[in-house]
Amino acid sequence: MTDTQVQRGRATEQAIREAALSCFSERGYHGASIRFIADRAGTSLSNVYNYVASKDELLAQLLRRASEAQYAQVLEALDGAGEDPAERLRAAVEAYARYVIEHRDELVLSNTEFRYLSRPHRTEVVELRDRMQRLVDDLIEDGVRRGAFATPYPADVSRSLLTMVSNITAWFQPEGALSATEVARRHAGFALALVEAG
Amino acid sequence: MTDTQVQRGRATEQAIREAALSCFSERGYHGASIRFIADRAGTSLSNVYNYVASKDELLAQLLRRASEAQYAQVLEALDGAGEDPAERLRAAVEAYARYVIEHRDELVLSNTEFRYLSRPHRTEVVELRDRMQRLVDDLIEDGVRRGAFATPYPADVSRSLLTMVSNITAWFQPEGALSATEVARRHAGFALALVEAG
Amino acid sequence: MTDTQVQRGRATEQAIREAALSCFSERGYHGASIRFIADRAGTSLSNVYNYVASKDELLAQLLRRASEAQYAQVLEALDGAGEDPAERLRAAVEAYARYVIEHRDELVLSNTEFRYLSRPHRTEVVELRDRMQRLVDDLIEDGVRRGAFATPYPADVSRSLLTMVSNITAWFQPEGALSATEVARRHAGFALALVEAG
Amino acid sequence: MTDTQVQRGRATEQAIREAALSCFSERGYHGASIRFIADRAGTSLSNVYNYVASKDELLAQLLRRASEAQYAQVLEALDGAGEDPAERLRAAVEAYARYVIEHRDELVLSNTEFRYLSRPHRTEVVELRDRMQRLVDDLIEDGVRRGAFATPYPADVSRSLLTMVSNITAWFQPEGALSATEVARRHAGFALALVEAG
DNA sequence: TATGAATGAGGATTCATTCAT
DNA sequence: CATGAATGAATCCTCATTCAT
Repeated sequence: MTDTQVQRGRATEQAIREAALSCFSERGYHGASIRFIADRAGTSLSNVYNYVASKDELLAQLLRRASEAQYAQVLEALDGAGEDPAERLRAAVEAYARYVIEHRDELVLSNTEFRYLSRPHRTEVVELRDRMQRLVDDLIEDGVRRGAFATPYPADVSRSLLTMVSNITAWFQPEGALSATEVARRHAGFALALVEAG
Repeated sequence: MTDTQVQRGRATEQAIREAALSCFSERGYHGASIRFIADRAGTSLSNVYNYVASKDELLAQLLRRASEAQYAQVLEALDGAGEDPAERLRAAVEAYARYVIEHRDELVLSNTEFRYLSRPHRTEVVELRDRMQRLVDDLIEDGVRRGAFATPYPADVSRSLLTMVSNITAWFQPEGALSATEVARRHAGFALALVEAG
Repeated sequence: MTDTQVQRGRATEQAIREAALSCFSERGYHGASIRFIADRAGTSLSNVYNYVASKDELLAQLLRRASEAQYAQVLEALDGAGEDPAERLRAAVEAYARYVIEHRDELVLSNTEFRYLSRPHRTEVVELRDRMQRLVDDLIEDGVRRGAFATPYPADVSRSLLTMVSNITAWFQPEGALSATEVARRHAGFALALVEAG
Repeated sequence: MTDTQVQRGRATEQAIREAALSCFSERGYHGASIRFIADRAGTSLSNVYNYVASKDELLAQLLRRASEAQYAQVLEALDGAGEDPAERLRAAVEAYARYVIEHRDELVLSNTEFRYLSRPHRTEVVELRDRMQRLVDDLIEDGVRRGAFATPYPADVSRSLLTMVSNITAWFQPEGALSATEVARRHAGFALALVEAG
């Protein structure tokens, strides 16, 4: 019953998820207690368990969603990019870099907390990640095949590239000298350098 | 206190430090209890406190030592490198990459657990890291000044480079297809690509 | 409030009571949560409280009903039994044994969970039990008075008898070698042996 | 080190076990919290876990010990009994009844809490119980074979007998009219009646 | 040097119960 | 009649740490 009740529930759920994201990011999975998350979400400790099966499950959900959003973002960027391999790689890297910068907490989780997932959830999230890695692999291999990229190590470049971009979170300061756009642009440049584009 | 007692103490201390390193790396700072570390070190829980002031202090020590060893390794490699900027950069990156690969646990700590340090220890370790970053900064700026490197963004390249190499830990498999040497060599190549060497 | 609503309510109430009975029997009073009972009853947790004042009250109701049904069953059997003391005792024991076997969960509750009742409910249920005990006491004393039973300890026999029969629940297996009827018959025989019938 | 320290530990362990026994008996396994047990044992909640792996393990230990002690008691009584089947049965029942009366809490546990054991522990305790049951089975079968007992249902009598005696805990009052010795004697008499001794 | 005993705070999770709708 | 949201107290258990010996 009661539409407003349901809405309230949705709001609480959202608040919990957001609180969990920021808490896990700030203090790490083990360092962030459910009580702390509940406090930040503005609800009681026990009410959290009306929305979340377990702490592990909570982390898994956040990571699943994060991986999917990252992938979607890059895919969308590629949609609007032309045929040229360099152009496509640039578009993908810029999109990903921007996503990384705009979703700092999500990426801190993806980069550092993912290993605390329990076995079944871990393999699931690993698969989602692999999908993204393969996307970039394909981009680079395609460029190599067409003669646009000269790198002899497309797979290694692909991996290093993704690592490098996801770790922008480790140092980027929103109030720093570089804007998100500029950082993205430069990393796209690094990508082209790494693949030894024309 | 006899001599053998002292020796035994040294061995215990070493065992504790090694156990802590691997435990923190495997399960994270908050996920690894002192009891677990003691077990792995083959000593009693309370004996750990004869060698370590606190868990926080233990992490700090490990991170300090790790940072210093990394720096020393690179410095030594540069000692034997000539004058040529490209040669020097290559030497530094290869040395660092090899260190990263050979000291996996240390780097997992440096990359992911360092944020759990308490304030005073954190600033100290940050300084040690900065020293390393500056070393690479200088290497690249020097190359640029001498016309050996063409990158317009030496500082960004330097940072990305270090990130990329330290994160080799995230995917490198000792039993994988690539040897440590080969990985180091390729990353040196990536470095030269990034700085747009001659 | 329509008629069908009322019917629905009755069905829910019944479902809750049955679910509670089986849950308490399986997992014990403290081991069975209201949520678990609600789930098994196919309703929501909060709806349980539309039918039940508290968990304690729920247990009390179940135990009250169980005691009354047991008593009624034995009384009814005695109604159809003749005058002969041995015959009457046999009828009572067989009826009770059959009831025990056919209402396993009820008897597990009576035997083991009754002590978790809060004070006021406990005394009430104790009184109901005593009524049953007195019924058997009377049966035996009557037999002794009439010279049909020779036991010098009618009260002790009575108590042991009831204990023995109620605890059939502890071992009886519906799919086992012995049928309910046979078990009842044998226990009636044990009863006659205990009272030292003719 | 330190003999007195070890002694203190032993005392604590003993206190915990005794407290657990009485708490479980009074309030049931689920109704007795570890905190409550710790309080009664005069130690801290957390210290309990220096002596006990888990609540489940604690219950298992108590039940194991109880089963073994019961068995030993009966065995010892049989040692001093002669050859005569009736004499032997009487000795066994009296010994067991006395044990039951003198170890009320243990038997409450055996009778009612044993079902809360986790699977592996349960099967283990069941085996110990079965040993006792078989002991009595043998006693009765032997009597039947030798023509001392006339019961046509030795196995059923054996089971009912044990049930009856273990459930003395359910009603026996130390300050009541009957002494332990008298209760034991009467139950031995019931046993002989049940087996239809000469 | 080394250890077992001990503890208070806090971990994740579940509880019975209430309330607004 | 029925439900989802909410809560405070309690659950078992682990934590980092101290202390006496």
